Amino acid sequence: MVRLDLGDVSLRRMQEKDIDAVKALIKEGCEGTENRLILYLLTRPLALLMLAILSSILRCVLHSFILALVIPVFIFIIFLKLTIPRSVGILGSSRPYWDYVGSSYHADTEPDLPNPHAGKAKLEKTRRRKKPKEKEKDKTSEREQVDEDELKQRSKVAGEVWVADSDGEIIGCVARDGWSRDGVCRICRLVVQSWYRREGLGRLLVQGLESRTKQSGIRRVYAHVPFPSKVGEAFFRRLGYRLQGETAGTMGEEEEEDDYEEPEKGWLGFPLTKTYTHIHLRGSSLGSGDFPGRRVHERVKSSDWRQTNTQDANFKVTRKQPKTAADSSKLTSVIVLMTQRKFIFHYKNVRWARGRNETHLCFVVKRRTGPDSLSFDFGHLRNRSGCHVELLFLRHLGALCPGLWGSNVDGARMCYAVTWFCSWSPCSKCAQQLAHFLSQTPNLRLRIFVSRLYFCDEEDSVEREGLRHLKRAGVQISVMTYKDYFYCWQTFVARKEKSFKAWDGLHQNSVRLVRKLNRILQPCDTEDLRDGFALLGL
DNA sequence: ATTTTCAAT
Ligand SMILES: [Zn+2]
Repeated sequence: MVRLDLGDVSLRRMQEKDIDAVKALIKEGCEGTENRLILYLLTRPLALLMLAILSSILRCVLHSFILALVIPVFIFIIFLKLTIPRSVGILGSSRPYWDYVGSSYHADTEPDLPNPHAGKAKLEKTRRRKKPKEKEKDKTSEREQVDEDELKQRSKVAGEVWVADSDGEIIGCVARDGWSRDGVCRICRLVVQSWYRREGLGRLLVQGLESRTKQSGIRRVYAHVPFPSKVGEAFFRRLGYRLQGETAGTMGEEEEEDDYEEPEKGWLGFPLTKTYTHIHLRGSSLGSGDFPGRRVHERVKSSDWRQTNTQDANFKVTRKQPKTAADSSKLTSVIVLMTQRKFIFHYKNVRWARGRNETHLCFVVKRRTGPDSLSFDFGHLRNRSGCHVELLFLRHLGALCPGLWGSNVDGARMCYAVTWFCSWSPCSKCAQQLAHFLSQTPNLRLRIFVSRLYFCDEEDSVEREGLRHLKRAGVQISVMTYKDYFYCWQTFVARKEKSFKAWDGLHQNSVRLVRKLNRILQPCDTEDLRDGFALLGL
């Protein structure tokens, strides 16, 4: 949680234009909670007993045992499906429906939440948002005044939604429920977009909102956590929240307050959320001061000196057949095209890549055969018998690149440029070996495109470090985008005149992966810069 | 109850 690029994130009120994005986010956050809840309710002893009784009663009427067993369960599930969304606010909010329009009313007038990770960029952002407000004003004046009044009323009870905005993409949200009592507020609907989880964004949102509420005199914050949600509970515990009733011992004299937040009535009177409490200490410093792990984050523009070789320089040159018989024999064993299904399955850049238990590597080896003649080798490989595909490729490379170590038969030193497209990014071990290999072959340039990042979810994973290691070794690592998939489809797939068709979310996932990779590699840039400064004696 | 990842059966 140290080297995050949270500095880029601005925490602001949801506005009307964000409503769709926030709804999508909430939907994502809700996914599964309802089913989990149903499963939970179904497996309560009381429910099981009732079901058993119902089944045995039905058994008297019905002939089929299975049917008698299944029907009550089925009915119960249907009943739950129908009643739960209506009786319970989702994700811990007090009402089933959220008034999005009401809660975005005049939201742009409110300043952003403090982001301790951000440097300066915030000021302009708050200013920039004045414009849409003006427009809105015009529009509303055209409409009837009644509308405006009604909205104002609605906004009073609607609550507030705060969103985390990273370069225009809404990647997280948290809401302050419209319900309130003096000195108490309630937060709910905390969702972080699944690509950005485990990066400290949830903490940022909650603590940002806390500090804001603290300024407005709130001394106690309740978090209603959907139940049962282990992650949510652990999360709020880490932020210093305690389950209702646990606070008594720790807070001592605070008890005069004697405030007790009723758990929601929930479904048929059963509480469906757990209530967590956080009490602001009196006289504690305001606002951003008390973020744990606070760090001033310098933004460093990544220098382009390494990326002088541009994308398609290689690809525009026409494809040449290998000259020698030996080469072609090697190639024919390799250049068997991938099937369409295989390519799509293994290269699909979905978030949860279940079942991709192998890794494919499509490569292009470019060699300079003369002052102005180039030749290319194409092929694809997959991992075999426990050997990672990258290492297999390295073994392969000796045959593809004669004179890689030292000089050729003619005495000419050969130069090679390798580009590969891999379905997974390299693991840390392969990264190390690759870096070592490259340190011994200075006439080889490597460019890696990956479709997905391998084990890079944990902040301190060795795979992340491995990628940085590779970058420091001079490898250009990028995430595959549409044009890369397109190129691979044209080059490595038995496409039978079928043109490449992008899957759902290709672009968006690619964008997210690019940003994720940038976040992973960014420390390299700062180190480079630091080295540069050190070299200059600064 | 969150999910996966160069498998292991
Ligand atoms: Zn590996």
